[in-house]
This record gives sequence, C-alpha cells and structure tokens, in this order.
Amino acid sequence: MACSVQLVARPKDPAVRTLLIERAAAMLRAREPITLRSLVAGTGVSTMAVYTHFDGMDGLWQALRQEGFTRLGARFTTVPESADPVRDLTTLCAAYLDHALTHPDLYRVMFDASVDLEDLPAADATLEHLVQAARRCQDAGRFRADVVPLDLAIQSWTVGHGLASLVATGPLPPETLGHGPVLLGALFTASGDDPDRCRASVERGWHHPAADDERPHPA
Amino acid sequence: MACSVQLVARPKDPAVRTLLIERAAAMLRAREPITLRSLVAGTGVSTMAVYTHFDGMDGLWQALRQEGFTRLGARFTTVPESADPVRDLTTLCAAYLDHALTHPDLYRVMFDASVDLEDLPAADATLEHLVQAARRCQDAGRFRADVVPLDLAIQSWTVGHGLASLVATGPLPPETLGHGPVLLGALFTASGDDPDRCRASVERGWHHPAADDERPHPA
DNA sequence: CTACATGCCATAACGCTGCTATGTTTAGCG
DNA sequence: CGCTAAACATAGCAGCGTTATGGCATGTAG
Repeated sequence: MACSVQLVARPKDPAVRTLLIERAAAMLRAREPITLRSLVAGTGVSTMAVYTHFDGMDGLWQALRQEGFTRLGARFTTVPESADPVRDLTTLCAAYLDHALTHPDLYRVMFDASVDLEDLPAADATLEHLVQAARRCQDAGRFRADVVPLDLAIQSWTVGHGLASLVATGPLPPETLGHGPVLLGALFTASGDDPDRCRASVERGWHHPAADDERPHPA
Repeated sequence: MACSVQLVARPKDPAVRTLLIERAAAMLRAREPITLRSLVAGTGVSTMAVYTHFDGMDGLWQALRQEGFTRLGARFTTVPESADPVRDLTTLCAAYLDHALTHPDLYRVMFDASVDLEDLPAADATLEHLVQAARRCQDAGRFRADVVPLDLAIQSWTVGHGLASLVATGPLPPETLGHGPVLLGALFTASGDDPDRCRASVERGWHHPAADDERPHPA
C-alpha cells in the first residue's frame, strides 16, 4: 500500500493534495476515524504535507466539504434535460438524495460543522442547478407567474435536505425516502402545476434511471 | 447502570449530574468548546464525576442530546389545543423551528453525531406530538381518509428539520424560514385540506404568539 | 557553472485531549 | 463497631493537532 505514485519525479503541488483528499474520502467511506497521522500513514508523505496544502486539519475538512459539493455538482451535470422540466427538477432532487445516501458520511461532513463562509459559494453553485430547473418549469408555463425560481429551488432543497439529513443521521429509516414524491408533488402543485400532470412528472423524475453516481476519477 | 431505583439512598447522585448537564448546555450556548477539563473547571467536582455519571464524554453528549429532545418536548407541551387542528399542527412546526433557532448549538448536537439508537425513543416521543396533531386534523375531516397521521407527521418533521438544519448550520440565512408556511400549506393542501381554509389556518398557526420557550427549571 | 533564494517535506517536540489506574473518603447496613 | 460498596480526587498514560527546526530539491540571477 506504500507506493501509489508511479512517476517519482513530481511537481509535488497538486498531486499530494488530491491524493490526500482522495484518501480522506476513502477513509470516510470506510468509516475509519480520520486523524492526521492515520491519514498520512502509508502514503509516504509526512504530516507536514497536510499543513503545506491545507493549513491544518480544519482546512482538510473544508476541502473535503468542497469536494462533496463538487461531486454533487458533477452528479447534477449527468442529469439530462427532458421535455418535461418538472420531471427534471424532480430528478435533480432524487439525485441529491441518492448522492446523500450513497455517501452518507461525506454528506454529513458537508453540513455537520459550521460552514466557514468559505464554501458557501460551492453550496450556491449546486443550488443554482435547482434554480435553473425551476426557471425552466416556469418558462414552460407549469408554475404560476408569481413563483420565484430561487424560492422554489430553496423549498425543493429544504425538502431534499430534510429527508437526506434525517435518514443520513439516523432518526428515520431509509424507507422514509418514499415521502419524497409526496412532498415534491405537494410543493409543485401548490406552485401552480396541474395535479395529475404534476404527479406523473414527479413519478417519472423520481424513478428516473439513475446515472452512475461517481465520476471515473479515483485510482 | 446499577442504580435505577430512587429509594436506594442516593446522597449526591442526581445533583452533580444535572449540574454538569446544565453547565454543558450553558457552555454550548456560550459557544465555548466543551472539553472534559473545561467542563468540570469551577464546579468543584473532578473529571471522574463525568465517568461515574455519564461513563465518559460520549455519554455526556448523549445526555445532552436527550436534554435537547426533552426541552423540545416541554416546548411542545406549552402549545395549546385550539379548535383548529391544522393551525395547531402548524404551531407545533413553528415551535420546532423556534426551538431549533433559539438554541442552534443544542439543535446541532441533537442531530450532528450518529444517533446511538439509545436516544431514538426521545426523538420518537417528540414526533408523537406531531402524530397526534395530524390525527386530530384527520378526525376533524380536514384531511383525506387515506392520509396516515404518522406519514404526515414525518413529512411535517422533514419540512421543519430541513429548514432548521439549513439555517442552523449556515448555508441559508434566517429569512429562509419564511418558506415555512408555503411548504406546510402545500403539504396540508395536498393532504386534502381546503386551500383557502388551509392558508388561513397555517397563517394563524405560524404567527401564533410564541409561549416562553424555556421551562423555568435552570438555576 | 556557480551561488543564492524559495518552497516542500521529514523529524522531533509541545500542549492539550479523553481516559484509566490507584488511593481516599463517605454512606448504608448487619 | 466493622464491613461493603459507591463516589470522589489525584496522577499518569497514549493519542491528538500543531509547531519549530533542518535538510533537500528546484528556479533564477550573476
């Protein structure tokens, strides 16, 4: 497990950084406690690398948080645009929940600690996906004219995060996710969509064939 | 876990325990980092007290988590029953959010760490308040007959927790709470309530004069 | 080609954390 | 009164994140 890099000569900067983040994500997935020494153990790099690249463990957690939002954004990008924008908005919410529950530990890191206002842009970037989807719904005449896309995006995010958080942290069992279509359908219908049409769109968007959830990057 | 009965003669047992919990809650409110030595500093008791009463710091965090649910339950008890059950259900949700944002740090403790399955009953107890309120809504004929009170309670909890969590952890500003009536109204309307009547009930329940939020217990 | 300057990394140490081992005190009871 | 057991204080331990220091590589000017 010692040698993971093949080219010994390395410009040093970005390689070690991504290696540490990748390893931290792996340890998170394996539910191993992430400590400074256990993180660098086996990688050949020393504890100081964490300080040169992340300025300490707090910086590493923040980088890990941003990595979570980056992966979520990449996941969102794989969601195709169909002719039914309400379905697409639902698909985005379903992708959000799928991402949160496929990587529950990473998801917890994204929201556990107090957000340092450094990674708020990352959160906003992912929220922007929902905003655009909501805007397309409105442009298609599915929602009332007075519906603000940002508001609807926030409301959708609230529903998704509420479900994901309650399930990921433990209080509710995974079956709880079945309430997703009900909640989203209620929200979209209240926004002006036709009830029957909304139900059909949500149902299709919710059970959309999920694309592969990981980018093919890791070693 | 030897002592569970009260009359075994307990000279100093509960006093130190509640003192430590109270102090921990105070430090949490003051945003001071809670460490074993800083917790007992100034109290006159030693570090060992944490182990005799809570079996370590993990036990103290768990007790603090239960304390959060207990206070939330006490807060729910202060919500009076009116003639409008939908309004009451909304009031409960508003009380939930008020509790979460009046004590954001305590709220974070309640959901941050993985729930140890020891304090799940505490969460269920507070959820039960919502279940009963939902049942009264249905008994009053406001919701459809096929609406399961537990499901609606979970859905209401999801909305409340989604808002509370996103605001308490930082991603969204406090103004976001304004989406509460919209989300609850959408949910209740989708459950069968008359739209106009629902809007009125939710509006009244949301802006219900909030009772004092703390039980008069602390020293 | 040499000499300096810069940044990355490894080693060792510091202060703090939660925790445990040991001795002492106190309450309840035959 | 003497015994048992629980609660306490003290001291010490391994582990944590962090920092200070020195070696080594690279990039650039003379």
